[in-house]
Amino acid sequence: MAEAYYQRLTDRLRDALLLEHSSWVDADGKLPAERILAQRFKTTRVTLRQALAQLEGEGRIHRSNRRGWFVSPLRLEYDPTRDAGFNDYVTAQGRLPRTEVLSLATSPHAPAANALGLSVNHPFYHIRRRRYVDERAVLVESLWVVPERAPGLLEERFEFSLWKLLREQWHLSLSHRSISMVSEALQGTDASELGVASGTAGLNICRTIFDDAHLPVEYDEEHWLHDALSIRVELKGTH
Amino acid sequence: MAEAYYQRLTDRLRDALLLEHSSWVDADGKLPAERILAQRFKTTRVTLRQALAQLEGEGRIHRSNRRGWFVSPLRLEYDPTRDAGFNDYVTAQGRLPRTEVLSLATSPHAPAANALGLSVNHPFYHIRRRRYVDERAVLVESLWVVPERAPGLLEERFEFSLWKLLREQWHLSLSHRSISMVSEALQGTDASELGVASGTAGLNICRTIFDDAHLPVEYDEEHWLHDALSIRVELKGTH
DNA sequence: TAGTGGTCTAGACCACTCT
DNA sequence: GAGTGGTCTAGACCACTAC
Repeated sequence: MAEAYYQRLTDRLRDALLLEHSSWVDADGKLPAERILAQRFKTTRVTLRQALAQLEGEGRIHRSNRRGWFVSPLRLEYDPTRDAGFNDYVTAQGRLPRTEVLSLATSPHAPAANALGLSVNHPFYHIRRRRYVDERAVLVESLWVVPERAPGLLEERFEFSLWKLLREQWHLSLSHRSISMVSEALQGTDASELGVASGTAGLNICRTIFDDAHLPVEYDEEHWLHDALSIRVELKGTH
Repeated sequence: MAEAYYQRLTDRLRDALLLEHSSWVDADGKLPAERILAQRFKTTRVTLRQALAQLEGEGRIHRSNRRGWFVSPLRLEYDPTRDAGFNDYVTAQGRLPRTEVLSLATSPHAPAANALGLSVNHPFYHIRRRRYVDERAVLVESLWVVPERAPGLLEERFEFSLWKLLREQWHLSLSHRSISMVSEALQGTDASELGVASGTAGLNICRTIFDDAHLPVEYDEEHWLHDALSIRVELKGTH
C-alpha cells in the first residue's frame, strides 16, 4: 500500500492548518463543515473524519459538542509537582484562567478513602470544579479533603487555589505528595461537563497528599483534555 | 438520544473483558475477528470498530499490526524523575524487560542541539532503542549524547542503562533534568517500529540533562504506547 | 490460500446548535 | 427551520498475516 488516502488527506489538512490558518479556518478557528470538506477533497464524510480524528489525536484540532471542529490553541505548560495555583501559572503564560465551582458536598468516597488509608465510610469535603483557559473548558476536577484537617472548609470560596487556602488558613503543610498520570477516554459526567463527545482522549492526574506528620490531607482527580496541556517537570536534585 | 448503540456495545464488551477474559478471548488474549463480533452483536463492522476504538482509548485493548485486537496487560508504573534503569523497574514489577538497539550513529540533530544550547551543527552520539515488556514492544527512544562528555561511548553496549554507564564509566552527574510529557499520535518510523497503525495514541517523553557544572550531557525522546504506562511521581519536598 | 484488519463508498436518519 | 455533527447501514476491495 503506497499510502492510504486519509493519510494524505491528513497531511494536506495539517499543512493547511499550519499555513497561518489560511482560508480554511474562520476567525474563531472553526473549520468548514465536514460535508464541505469531504466535497472539496472528493471523498466521503467517513474518510474525511478519519483524517480529522488523526489530527485530533495529534492535538492540532478538537471538536466542541456538535458545534464543529476547531483549531486547538497552544498547550498549557503544567508542572503537577509544583503547588502554584492554576490562576497563577495560566496567567504567567499570558492566558486567561477561569474557575467554576460545580458542587460542594460532604460525603464518603471510596477511592479517596483508599488512597489516604481511611475507612471507606469516612466523610470528605468534596469540591468539584471546572477550569477554563481563554474560555475553553480544559479540565474538571474533584477534590476530597479530610474534614479533620480543615474544619469549616466548605464555608470558603473555591474560585482560587485550594492549596493556598489550606496552607494559609489552616496552616497545613502539603509535604508528601504522590502523583499519578494516565491517559484515559473521557466519559459520562466528565465528558459532558467538558462539552466533548464521550470517548474523547483525556489525561487523568491523581494526587494523594499527606502533611509532614504523615496525616492524610487531601485526594484529588483532574480530568484534562489531552491536547490542552504539556506536562513539564524540572529537577535539580543530585542523583 | 437515550444512548448510542456503540456506547452500549462498548459497555457490554468492557464487561465481558473484565469477566476474567471469559469466553470472548482466547489464551493469548486475542479477541474474536471483527466480522464475528459484528455478527454476534447484530451490527456492522463500522459500528463495532467504534466500540473497539473506545476501549482502545480506555487502554483496555490494543491492536497489533493486522493481527487483531488483544487485551492490554496492566500498565507499567514509571517514574521519569528517577534514574532507575528500565530493566530494573520492569523487573521490580514482576515483568520481563528486553531492549533492542536499533541504530548507533554520530550526527547532528537540531532539536537536541536546541534543547541543550549547542549549535545546530554540533554532532551527537545517537542511540536508538526499542524496549519490550513481556515481549510486547512498548516504546522506542532516541538518545543524543554530547560526545565531549563521554568520548568513545559508542564502543559500549546499550542493552542496559545508559545513565548507569554515564555515571559509572564517565563519572558524570546528571543533576539538572528537565522533563516534558505530551500526548501524541504515533506516526511514521515510531509507529512502524512499534508495530502499530499510524495514528495510534502515544505518549512522548523528552528529557534534557545537564551535569552539576551546567554542561550539556544528553537529550532524549521516548515514544510510548499510551496504554502501556502509568506515570507516577513521589515527592517528599517541603513546600 | 483463506481469513483478517485497513480502507473506502454512498447513502441514511436523528439530535442538537445556531440564527 | 436550516444546517451540523453523531450515528449507522450494507456493502466492497486490498494488503497483509497465519497456516
